[in-house]
Amino acid sequence: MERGTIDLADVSGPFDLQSTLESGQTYLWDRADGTMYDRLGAHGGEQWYRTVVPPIDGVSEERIAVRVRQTGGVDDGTLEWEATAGATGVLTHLLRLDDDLDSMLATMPDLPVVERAVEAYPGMRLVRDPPFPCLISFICSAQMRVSRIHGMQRRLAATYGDAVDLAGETYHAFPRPDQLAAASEEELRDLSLGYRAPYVERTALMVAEGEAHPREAAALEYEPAREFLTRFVGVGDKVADCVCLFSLDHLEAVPLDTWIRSVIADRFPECDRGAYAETSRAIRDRFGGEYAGYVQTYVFHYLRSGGE
DNA sequence: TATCCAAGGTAAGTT
DNA sequence: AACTTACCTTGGATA
Repeated sequence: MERGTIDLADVSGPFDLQSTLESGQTYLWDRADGTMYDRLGAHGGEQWYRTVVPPIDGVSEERIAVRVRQTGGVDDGTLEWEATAGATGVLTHLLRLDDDLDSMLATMPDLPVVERAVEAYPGMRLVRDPPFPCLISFICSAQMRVSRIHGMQRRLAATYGDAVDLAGETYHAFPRPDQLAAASEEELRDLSLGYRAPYVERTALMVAEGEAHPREAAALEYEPAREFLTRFVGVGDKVADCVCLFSLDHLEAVPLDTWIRSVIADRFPECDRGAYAETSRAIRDRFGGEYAGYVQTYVFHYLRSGGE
C-alpha cells in the first residue's frame, strides 16, 4: 500500500471533497461509513471516500483502489489518500483538481440563484468519471432516485466486478464491458435495474464487441459528441449530456433533467424552446456558455439539497 | 396496513 | 417534428 497527501494550497482555487462526491454527479464512490446518498446533506465531515479506478489513458496504466479524505479547509486543507499504487495523478484527474476553479467562477453569470449556490458549496467541483462506468450509471439513472442509482452501481460492482484488497478491506471495481456484457437481462433485473436491464446489457455488448466506446466522444465537438453517445441503447439526449459533462470534458453541457427543467419553467421561461437541442442552447447561453455545466451542477445540488 | 405516486428518461408507435 | 404511452422498482406520502 502507498499513501500520500495533496496540499490544497497547491491547487488552483478551493476544493471540497464531500460536495464534489455527494452532489449527484457520480455514483462510483462509496463513503466508508455506508451513508453515501442515504440522507441528502448528511454532513459527516472528514469521512473516507473510496473507489476503484480503471486504467486511464495518459494517467495510469493499472487499476488502482484508493481511499481519500479531506482535513482542513477548502483553500488550505489537505487530501490524505491510501491506495494500491501512487494515486496523486488519478485523484487530480477524477476530482478535476487541474481546473482553475476561481477563473471559471469568474465567468459564471451574474444570477442570484447561481451566486447563492456557489456560496452554499464553496469548493465543489465537477468530477471526471471513467467513460464506461459513467455511461452505465447514467443509463441506470432514468426515472430513479439518486440513492437508488448509487445502490444499483454498488450491486453491479459487487456482482460482476473484480475484488481488490486495500488495507484489509475488499473493494469492488466497476465491471469492465466484457464482464457486464456476460450478464443476462434476467440477472440484471434481479439486481432491480427494472426496464433498464436490457439497456445496460445491450450497451455493454456494444462496447465489449468494439462497435463503439463512449470515450470516442471526447475527441468530438460538444454537440456531435452528444449525438454520438445516443447510439448506445438507453441513452437519449439527457443521459448523453451527463456523460459529456461528468466524464468527457464537455463543460458546456447542461443536462436537461427534471430539476433544471423546473428551474427553466420558474425562472427562465424564455429559454424553453420545446425541442431539447434548442432549449439546451438557450439555457447554456444563459448559464455563461463555456462552463455552463459547472453552473448547472451548482444549481442542481443547491436546489436538490433544499436551498430556496 | 393498504394504496398511490413519482423518481436526474428512453424507445417505439402514432398523428 | 411533435405528441403519447409503456416501462421495472420501491421509498415515502397519504388514506
